Amino acid sequence: MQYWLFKSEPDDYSFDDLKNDTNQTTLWDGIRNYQARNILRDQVKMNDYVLFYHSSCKNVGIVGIAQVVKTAYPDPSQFDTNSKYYDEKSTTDSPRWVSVDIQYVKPLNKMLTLAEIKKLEQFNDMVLVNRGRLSIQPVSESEWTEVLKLTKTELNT
DNA sequence: GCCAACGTTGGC
DNA sequence: GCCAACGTTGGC
Repeated sequence: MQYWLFKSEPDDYSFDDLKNDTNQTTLWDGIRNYQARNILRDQVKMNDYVLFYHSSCKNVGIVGIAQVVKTAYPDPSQFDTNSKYYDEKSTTDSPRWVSVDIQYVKPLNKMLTLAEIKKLEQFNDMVLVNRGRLSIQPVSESEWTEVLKLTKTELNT
């Protein structure tokens, strides 16, 4: 099993928006960073778990869990001239950007804020702490387990 | 709104 | 291929 952290600005698309979306599922579009794109395209697999992170807001941190329900396919917004993610250099023959689909699983029993994560030693190696700006990032198994433990969240698998 | 840390662009 | 200039992310 693999684990990821996806960032979203809640004003734009929040974890609650995912909960209320059709089939509690959304396509994750608008990724326009090559490193994040490569992770989405090459590494993110079916049924991988995703920590849903709220960025650029009053309360930044991890709020919930989602799961990958469709692996990488061309991000439709790159061909949409009305989208802010439109990319004129991308073609249908060789699309530059990809999306995946994720589905709502459940919220954490309590939010785990970035401030708390930074304080805890077990997250010292987390990409979120060391690297910061990367909207799709890997989460290790031990980090994943710690997040669930600290927030008293259980997954009935 | 500030600004640090990146990432991207484009001239040479 | 280097690197300066510029743009973006994202915490605070």
